[in-house]
Amino acid sequence: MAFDSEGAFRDPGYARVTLEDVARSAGVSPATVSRCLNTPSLVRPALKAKVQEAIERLEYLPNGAARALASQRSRMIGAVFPSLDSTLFGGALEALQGEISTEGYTLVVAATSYSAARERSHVQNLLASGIDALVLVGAERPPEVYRMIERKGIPYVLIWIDRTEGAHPCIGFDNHGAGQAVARHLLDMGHRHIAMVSGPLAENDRAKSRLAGVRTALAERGLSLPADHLIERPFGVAGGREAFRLLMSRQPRPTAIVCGSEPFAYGAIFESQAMGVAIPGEVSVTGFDDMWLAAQITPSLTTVRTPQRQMGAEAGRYLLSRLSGKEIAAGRPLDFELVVRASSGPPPREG
Amino acid sequence: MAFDSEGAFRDPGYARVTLEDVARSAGVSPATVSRCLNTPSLVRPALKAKVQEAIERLEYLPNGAARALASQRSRMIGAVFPSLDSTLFGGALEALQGEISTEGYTLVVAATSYSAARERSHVQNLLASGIDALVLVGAERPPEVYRMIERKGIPYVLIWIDRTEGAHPCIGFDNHGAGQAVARHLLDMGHRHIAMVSGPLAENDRAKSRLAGVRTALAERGLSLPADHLIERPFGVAGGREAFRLLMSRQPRPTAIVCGSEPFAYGAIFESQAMGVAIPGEVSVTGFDDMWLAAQITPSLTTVRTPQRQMGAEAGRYLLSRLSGKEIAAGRPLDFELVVRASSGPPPREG
DNA sequence: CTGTTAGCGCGTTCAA
DNA sequence: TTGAACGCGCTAACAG
Repeated sequence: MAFDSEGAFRDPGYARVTLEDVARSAGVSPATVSRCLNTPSLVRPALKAKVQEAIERLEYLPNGAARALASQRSRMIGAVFPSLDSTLFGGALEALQGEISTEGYTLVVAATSYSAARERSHVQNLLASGIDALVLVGAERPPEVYRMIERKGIPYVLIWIDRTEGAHPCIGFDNHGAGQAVARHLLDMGHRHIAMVSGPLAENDRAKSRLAGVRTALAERGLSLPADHLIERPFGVAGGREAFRLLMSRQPRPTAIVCGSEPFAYGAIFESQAMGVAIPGEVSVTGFDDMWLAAQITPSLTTVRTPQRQMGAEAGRYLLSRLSGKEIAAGRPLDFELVVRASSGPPPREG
Repeated sequence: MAFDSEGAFRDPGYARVTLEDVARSAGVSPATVSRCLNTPSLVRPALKAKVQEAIERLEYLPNGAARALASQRSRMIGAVFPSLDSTLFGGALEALQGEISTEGYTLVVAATSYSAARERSHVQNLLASGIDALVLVGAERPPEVYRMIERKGIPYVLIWIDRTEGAHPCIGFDNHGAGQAVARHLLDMGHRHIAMVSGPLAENDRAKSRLAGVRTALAERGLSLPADHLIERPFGVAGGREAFRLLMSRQPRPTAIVCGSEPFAYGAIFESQAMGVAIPGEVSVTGFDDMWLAAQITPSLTTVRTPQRQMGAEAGRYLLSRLSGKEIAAGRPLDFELVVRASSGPPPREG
């Protein structure tokens, strides 16, 4: 291994092959090699072959930093997600990476753990790393973050939402409408005492929109969400269990629980089994996202299917288009779908 | 927006602030600004303050490509995982990213979907992108991939395994031992007809080791794994359901099923409910990884807890050490833990 | 402790 | 269609 004077690991530089080496070895100029790499159509086939041969023989690998510096494009796209440790964003992440890698782009990621401060610092780091484009989740963040991005002048897109006040490009679905749809479904079955379990609302516009959607649906029927029927918990099964237990002790006891994130619903179902509360006999429960477990769990979960992978893929496509100069419209909101399964039913008959 | 002659998106360059601008504005030389960024201890506080002020006033953001080119280090670490869409690798990914970001490193990721060819091409791309270090999962891959990495001369580490034939540095647990431990647990309870559900074995040394571990445990008791008691399926719940159904029709019918990946076990449990087969009364089922559902599902799942996040975090720490010149040993294998829950019990009494 | 000087490896003019 | 020359923005010697 090679270390410099301070002991830091350093490429020995042995056998470091540059574009010049390739050029010399192929008997052409560096410019020609560069063209073979970037605009092969401008090079005569005979030369191209010789260059290709030299590249392979020398096992030449372009130097990304040098390319980026000279061309002002790094071929990297950044993404900052609330979490990487979840099937939720995992699908979108994978779809995004798959999409951009087809054009030779590389994905740089960071996770915020739902902290705006951490998001800010990651965005700054990524911008400094030289990313050509950026994907963020949701719209709610300090304006300075948007300023940094716009100052850099790179295209970006917000996912998981369908519109913003500031007219930022976004690719996602209507969270408000989805919350509304679930609540309407319950109302239509006769529920009048509906509760909601939400993730932390601060700095999370998706969670806020879903809650607002539920409230809108209730208001349509002249109902409202009592303060003690809204439980805010950190995302996860544990929060769902707790919330379920709490809600079952409320007066009046809710006959339906809308979960703003699917693990809450799983937690509610598990806790109901522990408590001996029948779902949907005594209380209905709905989820949000339609993760793989929703269809398998007993009772199977009524939920909203959200276009997770699609958001990742379309965000990738959108940014690739922008990067190649197409002034593509960010498009209509993506569809969500109410999936009615066994966990929701009519409320129990009074008394 | 700004486009160049070919229509490709391009930074307008308006207001692009360079280190030189900062230097001029602060009345110092570029070198001093550079030192403030990289080795602040070498700069007199008075100057440091002036430079800092200029940086903030101009909203200067360093240019990663230029830094990387001049310093030969990109401050990026690459990771190639089989999948990003799973809690399995998600935890490790997040831990890895969190760890390296504390030192200002950025994480570049790619997913292979368990394809060796795709892994090769991603590794090549990442190497060309200029990553300073690399994380890969498992050891089994064409030698040329290792050659590319070694040619680049960057540190790397293999995770999810505890040793390799080729003496590559790795951070993980003993898959063979874990498979063996689960099988022994079942054997100790009296099972003699044990089956296994495995993910695709080709190009997956973790899966192979687990299977080998199970075989070793069986051999210790003079038993073996009949060919029709080994079911290979793509990872996922669906595979587990199928495998369970198949195995229940085998003669002799197995009294215990070792699942090499946890979703198989969930699938088996769901299918058992659909088929009316009692777990563990008629057949025991074990998982692998101890994901969050394992403790919640009914019956709760006997499984092996694997150090997923720890592998990500330790891989990050290991690489950071290497990058800062410490010749750290990759260390002992990490611990796994057999977690016995309700899904395993003694075999049913014969006839 | 600070400034001066040379590149890092490549893309991209421009002229041939 | 190809080559020569320049510079992208920064770090790392070296000298002071």
